[in-house]
Amino acid sequence: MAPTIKDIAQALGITHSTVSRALNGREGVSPKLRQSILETAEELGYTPNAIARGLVNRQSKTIAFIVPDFANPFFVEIARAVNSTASARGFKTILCDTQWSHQEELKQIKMMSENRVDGIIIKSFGEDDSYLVNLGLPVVKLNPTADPGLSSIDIDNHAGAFAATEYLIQCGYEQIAYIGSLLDPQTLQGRIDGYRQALRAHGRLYDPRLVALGEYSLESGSRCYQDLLATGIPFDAVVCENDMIALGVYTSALHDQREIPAQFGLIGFDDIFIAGLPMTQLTTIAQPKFQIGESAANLLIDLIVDPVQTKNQSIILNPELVVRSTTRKLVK
Amino acid sequence: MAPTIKDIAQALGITHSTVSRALNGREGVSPKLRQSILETAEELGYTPNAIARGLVNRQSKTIAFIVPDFANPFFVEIARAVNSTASARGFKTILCDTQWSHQEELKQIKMMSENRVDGIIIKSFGEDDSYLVNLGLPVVKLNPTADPGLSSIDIDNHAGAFAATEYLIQCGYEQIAYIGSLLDPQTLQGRIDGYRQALRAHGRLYDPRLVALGEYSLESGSRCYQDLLATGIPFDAVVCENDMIALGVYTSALHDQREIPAQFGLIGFDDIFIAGLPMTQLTTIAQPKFQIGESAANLLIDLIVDPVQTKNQSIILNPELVVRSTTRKLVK
DNA sequence: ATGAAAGCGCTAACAT
DNA sequence: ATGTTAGCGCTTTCAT
Repeated sequence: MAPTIKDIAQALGITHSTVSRALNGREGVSPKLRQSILETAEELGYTPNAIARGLVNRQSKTIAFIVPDFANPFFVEIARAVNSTASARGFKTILCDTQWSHQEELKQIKMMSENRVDGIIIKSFGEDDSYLVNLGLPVVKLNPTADPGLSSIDIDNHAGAFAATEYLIQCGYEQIAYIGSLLDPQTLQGRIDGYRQALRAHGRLYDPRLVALGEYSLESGSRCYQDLLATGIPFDAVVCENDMIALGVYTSALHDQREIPAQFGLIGFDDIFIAGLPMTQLTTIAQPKFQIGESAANLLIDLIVDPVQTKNQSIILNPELVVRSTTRKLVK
Repeated sequence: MAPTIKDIAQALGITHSTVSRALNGREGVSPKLRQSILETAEELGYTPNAIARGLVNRQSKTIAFIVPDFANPFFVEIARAVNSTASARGFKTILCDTQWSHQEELKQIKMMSENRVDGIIIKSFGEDDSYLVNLGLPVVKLNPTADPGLSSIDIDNHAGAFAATEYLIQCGYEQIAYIGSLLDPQTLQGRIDGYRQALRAHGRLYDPRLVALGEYSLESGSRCYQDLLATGIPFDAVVCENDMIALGVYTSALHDQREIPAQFGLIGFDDIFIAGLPMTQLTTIAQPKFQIGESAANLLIDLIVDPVQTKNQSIILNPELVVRSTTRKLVK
């Protein structure tokens, strides 16, 4: 049985409240006593019980970071930023992976709620965020939200996709397809709008048959690419909704011996570290991942520690085009 | 203020102990009362407080998975297996990243201990595991351990490195270097032993100057490769202690325009998903990642739920050579 | 079948 | 400066 403050108190013939004071560095304990309390705590191998502490303090000093998929390095990189930012402010972070399942998301949220985390950062996809608001704790959503009871941090998806599409056009590609995902309708909408408007802005036609949607994975990227080929409509470039999809397309294109970037142009989204490897050299729209994680954690913790002063807010960050060799420069 | 069982009791004019019984599905509550208790709980939006529950039950139904670096997909893949296995058995998993810092590891362990997790799965590197044993809770170490108070799961590092080296020899490479890491001495030792013995078994000389050690990262892989080049001793192949290192070496070799696999052979360790991408095609020694995570979680949870029956044990799994195009087949 | 009471380990008034 | 007491939300005897 792990020793408690009562054990320490007993060993010294004093009360546990004095021990508590000493251990928490509160005043009202003689230096001498404090010293010996600390010593016996050490001797006994005392470890404070955060559970009990949390029960009385009504806070767990813990936040949850819930994402759909840690297999995507994108979320891992954000998680690191969240983790270190939270840690620096004395908060623990619990990482949860919902595997793109809404069911699982609800389960995880319930669990976190039961464990009385002090707040939640979540990549969630629904339009209706009421179930998040009803949690009664601060939530930062890494997607746009219309709900004033929530904060959100996201990038300008429209601008990102616009830049991607425009760049492909400037490179000289003729028919540009879009491969994305149905899993995150909000993100899809922003990006496909950007894609469409860039086409229009450059006098291109938008052909809905050149849009294929699946999941956010290599496999799905490959599959969508095959599907597009199967339509028979020619295309020589593709904007992908994230880098995992782009890597899948890349894989299939290599397999088909379509030369990249000469015959085929490719651009991804996120700038996961794999995109930057020399074997990959994937052009992509980089998200400020560290900044996203850091801002999310800081905002959430502000919301937790000072709920009165801190207001919910929606932050929009800017993505950035990173050119690598999967696209070719315009030869005019 | 979140409603408690007392609120439910009050609303119904009964005691909270009856509410507790009803909510936990214990017998001794009339079906009718139970029904209305469940209903009011629903109405009030009651969420059980896992903190309070944990305090009286003395278990948190939570395990911690502590690894050095989630930037390495290897650990992410194991984490997923741990997570799903634990989840299926009703346990939550807390993921912790120590960033290869022993300091940070101690901090995380302390935190987990204070939060009264029921057990820990950890990738730890020390020879002396007494500080893990002294935690007084079940620990599964993903490294060998001499301590009978701990369980461990690892692969046969010697065999893996032997197979890697032997394969390079069979491919016809002449001078085989080793690039590894000082961060995990136990793993290093097993693997470098396997490397040496394979060399010896094939009548090759072991040259310590062909061994470079750094960290487990792309950057370090590149650096070590440069260091080896700087020695002036020729080498035409390298066994890498993990895939991240191998990718770093790969990067540098490409940059130097050394042709892979014709002029230069490369083999990694772990088989992270990047190794299998067609742009990469890294030959590697695959670890049974899912099995590692699953076994670790199952063993740990057995240890937790049935400490009497379950004994600590050391499990050694077998790695497997996966041949891809970064090595060339022997032309005899 | 239900209630009363104790206690998990801790903090925080309120005494003294 | 130190002790006493109550209580956080819950489970669990032990009564009734």
